[in-house]
Amino acid sequence: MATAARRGPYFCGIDAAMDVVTGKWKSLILWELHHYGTRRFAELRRGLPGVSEKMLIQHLREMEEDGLVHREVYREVPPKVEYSLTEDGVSLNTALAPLGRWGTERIRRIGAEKVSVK
Amino acid sequence: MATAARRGPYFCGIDAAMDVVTGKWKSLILWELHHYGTRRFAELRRGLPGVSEKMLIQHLREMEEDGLVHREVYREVPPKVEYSLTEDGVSLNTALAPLGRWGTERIRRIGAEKVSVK
DNA sequence: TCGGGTACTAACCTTCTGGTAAGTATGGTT
DNA sequence: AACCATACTTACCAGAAGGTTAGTACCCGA
Repeated sequence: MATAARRGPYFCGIDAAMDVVTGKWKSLILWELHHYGTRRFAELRRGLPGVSEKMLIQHLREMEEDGLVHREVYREVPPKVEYSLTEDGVSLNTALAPLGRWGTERIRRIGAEKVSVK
Repeated sequence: MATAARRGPYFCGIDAAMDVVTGKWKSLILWELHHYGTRRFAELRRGLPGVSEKMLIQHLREMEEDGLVHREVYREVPPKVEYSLTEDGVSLNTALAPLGRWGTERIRRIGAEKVSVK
């Protein structure tokens, strides 16, 4: 496995939560899936400018293992796979909301730019 | 610098918030300082079983740069330095609370152990 | 038949993160 | 004189994280 699942032992809840959110694109994937409900692999790739296919799959697989993401395969040609959030994924996203607000405030304060879709 | 300050550009608020919380001990430091109000270097070291002095200082310096932590030096011998949270640090900690609750729930669900003080 | 789109997998390589162990300056204690 | 504590700093190293490039199998439209 590229990233070993840790699954504890943990110091505290934040530690446990960070364990599943850490990864360059995970919070963005969470947000995309929450926003669109259901997304195909290529849609996610296009929605996250800069992800490599390798990282996208790796993160999706880990999030599936962690019970945050549901993966639905349609046995068709060309292949079709749909990703969506599980209940845990949705609640995690909800728990991340205040952090998102804090971050948005911070961006305003320090005057950082937001990334624009290249 | 060991860990370059990123300070954007960011995709979104969560991205910006994660940028300052990412680091093996940062959320724990935040929690310790929030809990005790003010802590000396050696107190923090003892409060976070397993941190190396190098990482502790590195994280504290980054958090100071990021405006989360205040560092008060007393010019005495032996040296005395007190760390505390800034307003931003306190509000970040508050924003992390729901995530902590989610993580605690998750620990219960998956039955992971909590780390015990070795 | 060539290129494009689907969803991946594999090999390789670089960068980043964190750990270990040692050293520094100062003074107090034994 | 040796040793402890304070708060660091420095050098070196291992492993994890992430990027790049290419390849797979299948079908469709030009």
